[in-house]
Amino acid sequence: MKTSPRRPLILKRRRLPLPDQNAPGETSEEEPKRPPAQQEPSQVQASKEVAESNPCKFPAGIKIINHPTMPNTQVVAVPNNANIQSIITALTAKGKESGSNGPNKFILISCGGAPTHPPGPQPQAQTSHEPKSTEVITETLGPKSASRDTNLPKPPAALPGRRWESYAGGEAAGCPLDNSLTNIQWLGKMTSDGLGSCSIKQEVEEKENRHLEQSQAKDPQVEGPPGTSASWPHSASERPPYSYMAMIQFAINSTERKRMTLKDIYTWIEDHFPYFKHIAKPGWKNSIRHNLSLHDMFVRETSANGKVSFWTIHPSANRYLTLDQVFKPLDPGSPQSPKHLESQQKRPNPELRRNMSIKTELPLGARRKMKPLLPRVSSYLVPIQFPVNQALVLQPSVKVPLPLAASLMSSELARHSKRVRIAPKVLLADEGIAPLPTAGPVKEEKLLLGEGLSPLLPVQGIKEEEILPGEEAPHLGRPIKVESPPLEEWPSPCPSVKEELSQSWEDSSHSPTPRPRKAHGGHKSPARCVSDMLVIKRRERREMSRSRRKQHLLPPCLDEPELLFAEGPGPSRPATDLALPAVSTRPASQLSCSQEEGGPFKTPVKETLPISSTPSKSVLPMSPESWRLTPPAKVGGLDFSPVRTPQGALGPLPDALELTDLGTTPMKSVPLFDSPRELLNSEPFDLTSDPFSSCSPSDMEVPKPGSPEPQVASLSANRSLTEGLVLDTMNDSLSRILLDISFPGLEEDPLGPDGISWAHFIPDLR
DNA sequence: CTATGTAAACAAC
DNA sequence: GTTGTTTACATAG
Repeated sequence: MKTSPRRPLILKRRRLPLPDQNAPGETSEEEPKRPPAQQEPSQVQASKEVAESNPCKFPAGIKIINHPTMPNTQVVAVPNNANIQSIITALTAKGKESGSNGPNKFILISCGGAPTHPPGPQPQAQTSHEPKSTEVITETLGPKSASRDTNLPKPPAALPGRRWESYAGGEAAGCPLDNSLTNIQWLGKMTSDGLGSCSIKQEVEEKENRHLEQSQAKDPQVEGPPGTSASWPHSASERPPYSYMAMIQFAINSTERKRMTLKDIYTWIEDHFPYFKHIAKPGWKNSIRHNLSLHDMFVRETSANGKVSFWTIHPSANRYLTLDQVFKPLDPGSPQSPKHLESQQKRPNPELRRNMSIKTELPLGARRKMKPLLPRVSSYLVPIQFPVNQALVLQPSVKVPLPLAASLMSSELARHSKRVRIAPKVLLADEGIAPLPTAGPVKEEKLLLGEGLSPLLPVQGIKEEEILPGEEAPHLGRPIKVESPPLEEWPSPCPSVKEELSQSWEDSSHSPTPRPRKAHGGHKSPARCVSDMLVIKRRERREMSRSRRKQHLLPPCLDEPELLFAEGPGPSRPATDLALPAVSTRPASQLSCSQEEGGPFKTPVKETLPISSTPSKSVLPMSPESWRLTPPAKVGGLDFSPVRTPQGALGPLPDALELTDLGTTPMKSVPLFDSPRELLNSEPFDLTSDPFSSCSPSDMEVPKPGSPEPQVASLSANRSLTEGLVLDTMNDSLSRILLDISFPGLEEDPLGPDGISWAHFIPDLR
């Protein structure tokens, strides 16, 4: 290391003076309103006619509507309590009859079957799954609310979204849910992550959680002081079971503004984990710095005067974890607890482990457990827009739909089936835009100071909108380094996306793609950049795979762009294209940003995801694990797997973007099952089961029992993501998909998206 | 191979 | 000296 001959020269780094960054903030503000406008009247062509074609065959309550843009495709609204199997059978028959000319693809969406629905709110909730669900609920609600300090995402805005929360908490209580698809229930049993808000980069989260989980396992007993962050109670001699990355997050999130100077981070850690203060070698600080620089989720902001640097967590990646949130009281009943306990901590000394295990014995009350991770969404996204006014017209969201999603199924399923899954890659639409959705009133100092973007804003915005779909894949280049990067970089055409692509292209062979570094790049002169790049590239070729270097791609867009695209406009391109345009057109309102960089902001983002069979081979941002997290949908009960609704700005969709052309026929790209029957059989068919009742058993594997379920946060203003099924009678395949449903113009609805019921749009359904 | 941790070389302040 | 960035290497899984 040190003197290794191989070591390349370190490029000079220079901090650019911040241009005034106003832009970001501005963009965010603008966007909010756009949604409504998007829709075009023209699309409003109602296509109900078709729908009615054979009502008789189908169970009562089913409505079929032609998909506005997808040929031969119809949207089938199925009551929750309907027998999906029979419906599928009927649809299949119908499709076959129609042949290629007629409707042969059906998008099944669940609409609450209010009428038919059994009286109790969620009667079935109590099924066998109960324990599980209960647990989830507990987790969700519990610690979090209490502990959360300033972190709370935004309450007000969240309200709508919060519904689910309450729901989660008391599903039994039976919230008055309406059965609308937008209703949380329908979405699935999503639970909020502890934070209720945040969730975002699932990858990151997952990683973290896993990590934490492990940690926790080791130290179940860790007690957090009530309220805010807990200090590491155990002997100072014991190293906390948290990774540096986690500790940094705890530290940063412990502040109101969610930002902290390096020194404060050190201090916080020392205060909460005496080990570092007394025992750890001084090198731990180096490690902290290393982590800050290494992980994209950590964003450095510089004060206007440039004298002070604050470290923040990229909003889309921030789960607002705080030390106390990490653990929750163990659930005695939960099966998993034992496992957790067993799990080992990564590095602790063996001795420590022993201690830990011993400690495990502590009274249950004292034990704490990690919060479950949010499940990932595994489906691909199909944009559908419902015009507010009328009848239901399904229309793909034209403008820039969320990035799309890719699909996928739970990893297990995937395993069984050999099919290739599309990796969920998210493009974020606009990463360029900073996530800052509406920052609303900006009161941050920074603004005052004149820094345009404050990362903070984004954060807040996120809080409000926070909900990302299950997984976001932050791939895009990192957007925000507030600090120096000239604005140009982001918004500029092809920001991070390019980078990624480029990486993927270039590095395709390398599994671990080094991700573009934080964007600092502005400072280098072009020439220099180029040369640097060259150097880098060479190195990369050789070693890139290992390198954790963030830096490379930064070079001003100039260079990169061409390279990137040059290589291959082909298949992968599409995704990009889609995304980009969107970005450019729409500032951020919706997709936010986020995703900046890749992945989850962790350096490690790996782009080696499963390759999709789809044409686009873009790299998948998500890690395999993430896939696993996604709970499988329950087909039978129409309980499609829960999908998180993206929240407005943040909403980078989780998975992917791979399907760029959803508009046409996305479904094919990701058939999950060879036959509908297969799908149906794959999971327990429990018609009655309550959607919320938690994940289908089959899921279990992935997420641990306690695994989190996705939650729907509040929907973005007028759009929601939900999951549905696509029945393609041509291939006889049935796949889960993510539906991107937009309701243009709904804003006015007091209820807000969440409150909106499908019935609102589709009276018939009722 | 990945994720982490650790150490260190450098650069910019 | 501090803060940041990036390499290199070690290790556990």
